[in-house]
Amino acid sequence: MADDGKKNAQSIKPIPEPTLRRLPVYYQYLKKINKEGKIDFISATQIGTDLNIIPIQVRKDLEITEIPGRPKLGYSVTELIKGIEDFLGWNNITDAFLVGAGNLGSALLGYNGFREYGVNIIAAFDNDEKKVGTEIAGKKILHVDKLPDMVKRMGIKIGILTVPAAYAQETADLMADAGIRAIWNFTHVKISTPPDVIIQHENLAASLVVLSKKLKIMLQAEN
Amino acid sequence: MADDGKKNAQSIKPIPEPTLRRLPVYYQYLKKINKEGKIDFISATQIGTDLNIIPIQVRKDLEITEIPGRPKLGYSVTELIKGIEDFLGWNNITDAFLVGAGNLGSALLGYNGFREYGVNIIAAFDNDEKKVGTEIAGKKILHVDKLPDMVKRMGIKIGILTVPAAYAQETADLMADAGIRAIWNFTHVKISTPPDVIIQHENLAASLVVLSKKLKIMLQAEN
DNA sequence: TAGATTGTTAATCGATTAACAATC
DNA sequence: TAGATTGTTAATCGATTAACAATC
Repeated sequence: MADDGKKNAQSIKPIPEPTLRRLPVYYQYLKKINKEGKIDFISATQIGTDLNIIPIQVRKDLEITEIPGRPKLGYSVTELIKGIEDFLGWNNITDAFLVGAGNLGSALLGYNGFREYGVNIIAAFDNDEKKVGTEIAGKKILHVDKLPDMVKRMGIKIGILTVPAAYAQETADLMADAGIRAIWNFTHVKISTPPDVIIQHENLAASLVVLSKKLKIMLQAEN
Repeated sequence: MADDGKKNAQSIKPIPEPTLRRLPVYYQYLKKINKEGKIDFISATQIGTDLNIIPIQVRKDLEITEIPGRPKLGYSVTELIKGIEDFLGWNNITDAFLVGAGNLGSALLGYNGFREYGVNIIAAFDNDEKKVGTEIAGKKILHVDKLPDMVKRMGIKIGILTVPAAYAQETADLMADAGIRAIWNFTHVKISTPPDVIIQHENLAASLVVLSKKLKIMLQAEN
């Protein structure tokens, strides 16, 4: 939300977050098109029709990748895939640690989809001795005491926080102290971090509120 | 995204979705204040400081509840809590069914937080005979074949979709045919529904993309 | 060639932020 | 009373959408 005003000489123009969120959607779509192998070039109109996004927005979004389209023809599917990968920096997979191997943590560990999006969860941590030493979705569960050393040794920068609410802040502190620079927070606790640590709160309850309110409005409009 | 132009005489002004998403955050915060029992009135300034939101935005958000604040004093904590509950329609809990009792489904079943936000998952469905008949977080797992009857009999309107991608569309169809009017889609498949069924896609991969891109920008700015 | 589609500049729309008089 | 804080109207900002000349 708050732009902390840090200079970034590289990227002159800020990237709209909505665009950023749509990019993976295009990416997945294009990968599917590519796999089918029938189409080499695709127009913004076609993408828009299939994805339910107006064509001009598709073009504006794709513009950010700097992949040029060709009038009448459209965009090269493979170029576009490559372009999105480059733009998002997926050429170098980013490794992540997950802390809290409960149900949600296990679900995320099992969600192979992330790898396709440039992030690879390479291990999980928990303080439950019964879990330590086991594997979930092929990923080792280690004791949380080992986290700091591992983070430093492996230079891990992304941490996924799926511990019980009561441990959220202390776990985040542990992560930040160890050198984690981006925390994806799934707990419903507001976490404080030093300014050089990005924290992103995944608020599932908020999504649910939006949905149920929309439903209520729709039902009200009907009666 | 698309406003389907359906008339709703009631609510004259559209509700900004960002405001809607922040409301649960205020709510949770206020509940905590209230439980501590030390403060009866709270100012937008104070809320803003604690929640890292600028005061004017707090006031604008709270305005929608139509709870008046008092100059110098601030807002009544209890009035505000009640106001948010009323506005979001939490006076009448909305029941929901969940389909797909895998890891993610189990995590959501175990996440008591939703109840606090006016939604109560009352049962889960799966097609795995090994799961059918068991309980997760105190909720019965039923065979998915029973879904249509149950939806009709109980008048359930909200469905949570946590099945494997391959079953996503057919499960959504089953839900919609049965009378579900709002589907919270956790799969990474784009679901088509009739126009009178709201579909909300929870795109976890998109969130992760945003986070990892922010991280990359920050790290780049440093070197 | 004709016309579908891009790239780019401008207009619109809506959310955020600012300003300030009213007020407890 | 003095001043912190609200409520409301206006300004700003940024994303979305429109318009249209350029072009393969």
